[in-house]
Amino acid sequence: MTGKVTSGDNNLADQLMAAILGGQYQPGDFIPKEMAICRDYGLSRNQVRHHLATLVRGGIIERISGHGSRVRDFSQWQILDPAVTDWIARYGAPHPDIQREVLHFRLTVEPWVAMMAATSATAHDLVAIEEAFEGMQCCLRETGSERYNDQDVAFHIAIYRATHNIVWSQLSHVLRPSIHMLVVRSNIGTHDPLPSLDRHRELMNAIRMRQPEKARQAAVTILEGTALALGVEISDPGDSLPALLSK
Amino acid sequence: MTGKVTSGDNNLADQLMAAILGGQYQPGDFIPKEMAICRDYGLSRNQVRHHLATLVRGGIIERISGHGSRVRDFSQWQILDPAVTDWIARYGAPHPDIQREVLHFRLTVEPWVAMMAATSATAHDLVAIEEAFEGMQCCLRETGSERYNDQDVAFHIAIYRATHNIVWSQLSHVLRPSIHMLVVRSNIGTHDPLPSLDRHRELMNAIRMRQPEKARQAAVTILEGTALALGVEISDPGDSLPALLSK
DNA sequence: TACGTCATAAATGTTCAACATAGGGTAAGG
DNA sequence: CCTTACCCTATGTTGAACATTTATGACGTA
Repeated sequence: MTGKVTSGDNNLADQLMAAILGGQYQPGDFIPKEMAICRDYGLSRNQVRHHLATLVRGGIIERISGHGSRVRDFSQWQILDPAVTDWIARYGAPHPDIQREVLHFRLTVEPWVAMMAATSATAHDLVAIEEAFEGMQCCLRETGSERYNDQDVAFHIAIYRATHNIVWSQLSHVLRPSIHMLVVRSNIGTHDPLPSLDRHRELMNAIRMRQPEKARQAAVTILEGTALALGVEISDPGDSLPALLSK
Repeated sequence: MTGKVTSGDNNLADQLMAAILGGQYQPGDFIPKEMAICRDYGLSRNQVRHHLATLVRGGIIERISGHGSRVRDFSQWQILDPAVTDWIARYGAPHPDIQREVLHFRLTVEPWVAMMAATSATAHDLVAIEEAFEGMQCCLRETGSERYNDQDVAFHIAIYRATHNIVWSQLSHVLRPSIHMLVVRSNIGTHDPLPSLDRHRELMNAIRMRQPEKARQAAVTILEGTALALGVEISDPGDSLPALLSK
């Protein structure tokens, strides 16, 4: 119901992407030619071309007529394309770079998202948030399990949607895989899940009580916890929200 | 050099999109069947199917096997897909809704982008920003012209890129068409361009001088001017940044 | 008359084979 | 050594045939 982005996981595009993210083909390299892929995967040329077109649309590869398909530089990848983000999250040798940048982005942005949610959330939104929270609480013993992580992600996404702004809602789709990645990795590095759960509860309550300032603070605390669990240092202290807001 | 998103403007996908945004086909309606399009546009079925696949990837239409292609609801459109945003900006009967939401998003976000730019901008970034500003100044007499607007857009995009964060930079690609739309429409409603230019200069200087707080303030002022020129009222004053920051 | 089943038509999905075009590499010639 | 012309390879395009899904209408039975 949350609406998976691509759902499929065995298509050619996915496998090629896994190979690319696995370093088998690096930017500048050429991936196998159409006919070779047809042979290796037992697909018709049309299918192959269709999947390659998908990669082209994501900015992953460029096709050079009469020559081949070259992997493009990371900077060319359309990482706001839900499909691309999904690939990166699933198969990503997640570039520590990308990981840090996404976290940095969330650090800047989510406190405001939390504030907006606190002012705009409807009863319907609150139900979604609470369901996710209770899902986390329920799977508490199995921390680190896929189910717990899914609920954690659902919690954050529900907050994005509660802003009732088109752009933020769509951004939540795009960020979902990245958030998932961060959640999984941060939950792995966490031994006691209780403090994290408490922080989430505080955020939920602040939104329910329509207390934007409290919600912002709670969001900052959660993200600081995430950064700590990941061992990620915020590059420039001047950028981080807590520093900015203490002025 | 700024890198157009799709560049092409006469392909089938564009024309269909123009028709959809023009209201000729509304959400829920079915667009013509493949064979009819082949006939009308003189294209091969493969070509038609390729273009339709593009629309599908943008969430614009859904194809129902054995039945036809239905226009999806606006909420399903992937407005963070550069191609989609580009279409909306070029052919858009820009839903006043979308316009307001994008402006709202920028109001929340750009002050922070300005701050980050003020702390992270390199000499190279400053050159880009200044070039755009001088471009605006140079075309001052022809306010409302395409050239003036382009420089205006380039100015804002350069600031996004100066954050040196992957996500923000990519967001600038996505927001470019939307910013363009807002710039054009707000410049139309403006008689004297000088105050706007002054506000832009102030932002540029703040970034150059590495004064984040001043940059934030300047960004807010610019956007307030835009909102005013568009006659857009910020929905919930509690959301707007100036209100939040005066606490 | 109402309802379920089956046949048919129409539209999309898939595959195959042939030809067109672009780009790079190579070899001949100056 | 440089230039030019040719050829080969891989991608781009087209057309037709076949498969699958969906809606519609005819038919028969209760």
